[in-house]
Amino acid sequence: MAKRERGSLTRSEIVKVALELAEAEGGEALTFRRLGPALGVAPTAVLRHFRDKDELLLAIGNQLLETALAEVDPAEPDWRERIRALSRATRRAFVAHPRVAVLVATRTLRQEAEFRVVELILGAMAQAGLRGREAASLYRVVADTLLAWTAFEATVHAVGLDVMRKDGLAWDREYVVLPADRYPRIREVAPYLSEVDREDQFELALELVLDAVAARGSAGRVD
Amino acid sequence: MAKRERGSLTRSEIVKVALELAEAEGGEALTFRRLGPALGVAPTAVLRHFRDKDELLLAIGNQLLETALAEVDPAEPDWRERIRALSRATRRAFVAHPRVAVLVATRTLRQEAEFRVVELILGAMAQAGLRGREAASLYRVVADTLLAWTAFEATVHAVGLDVMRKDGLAWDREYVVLPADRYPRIREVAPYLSEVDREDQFELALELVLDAVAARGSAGRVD
DNA sequence: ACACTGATGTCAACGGTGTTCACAACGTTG
DNA sequence: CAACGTTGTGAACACCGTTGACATCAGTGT
Repeated sequence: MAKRERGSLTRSEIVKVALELAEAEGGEALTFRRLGPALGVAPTAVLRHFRDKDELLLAIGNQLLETALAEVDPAEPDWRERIRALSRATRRAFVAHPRVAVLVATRTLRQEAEFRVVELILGAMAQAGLRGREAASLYRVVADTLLAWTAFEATVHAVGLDVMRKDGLAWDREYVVLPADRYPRIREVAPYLSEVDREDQFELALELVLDAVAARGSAGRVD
Repeated sequence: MAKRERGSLTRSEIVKVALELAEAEGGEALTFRRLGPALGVAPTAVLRHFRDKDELLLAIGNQLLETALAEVDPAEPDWRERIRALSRATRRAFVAHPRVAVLVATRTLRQEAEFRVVELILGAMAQAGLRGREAASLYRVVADTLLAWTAFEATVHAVGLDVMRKDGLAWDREYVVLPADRYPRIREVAPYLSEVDREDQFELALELVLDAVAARGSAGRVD
């Protein structure tokens, strides 16, 4: 990598390269000593822009959420559709970078993008007819469901890549070899387990929550 | 710590002490160099019982699931109640050890206890009237919802402990200080956000899924 | 009874990590 | 043009997981 002139190292470029690095070589490759050279710079130079590694990780997570948010049209009138769009975009962004997503997905970011997501969901709750305490309660069910599923899916993708490389066992296959006498149900259903479409499940789980929101919203509405 | 006689170091005791250590001093304190002395033994002695740290983590996760499973009565006739019991027990076990749960919750354990959980849920699906492909699909929605929420909650508890110690900011308070012009909804609902009961949300999200299972099950039932 | 063998614990070492600190080089500001 | 704060450098520190050589002990076969 060519050396770079002074002052040309920015937070956003660090985040970008860090994302590429982690994706190309695995989440465990995301280290200052490797990130520095990838930027054409000494390893510790990055620390001038991020206090510590944690701050870098949060920034990366923020970037992921940011790209997801960019895909959501805030002018979409249907609140359910807005939430769906947000959810799909978030899922897409995280699953596209599973190895870094897993480092970040279970963190509370407390940064710009996260607040915008919260605001967006709360707006939808309001439009659905929810106010005050109930809005807060249902918001959290929606947000946590989204976050939890996203984190989980990212993990599945990431360890799917890493673990399978590690011990050569295909994730889903393991269930097939279990003793049928102790795990009769697993044996029965095992062949179907591997063909379940994760995206469908994600959508299904989401719809269940949205149904609940809609039900509570219209029930409590005055108009 | 007193030295111990040869051969008295067992896998189960290592897991137990590791759990205590991680809980008492934080997940990052779970290192061989500290775990060894806590057991009255050289740091590397643990490696005679676990090939590497990953294997130790999986064993710890297995232990958590094991204690959760022990609380579930398999003779309970109502399948919904069985799933509820499993879910609550799992949540309890993980939230009771948040700092180690977060290390483990997003992993696929592929161990004894995990298989038993799968079997238990699949049994409930069957009793609900689901078969074959649909049973597999709904099983995964149930299992992933349980897992995702549990992992998420453990994380919230763990970073709640760690982050608050780190930068002294009360988790929920942050939302209150956001600029009201850009985040009007957050400002509006913020006071309620902190008083939402997480356990209620967990139960609510769970019930939504169980409703879906029941609906599909009875629809497809022959009797 | 004795040699052998495998299992278990110890210790030193290796290569890796995040982070700190003194220092050098540069741009900006007074 | 001098002073200063910012940014990149490189050595160093403490810690990590893991390995391999070594000692020690329990159990076994003869």
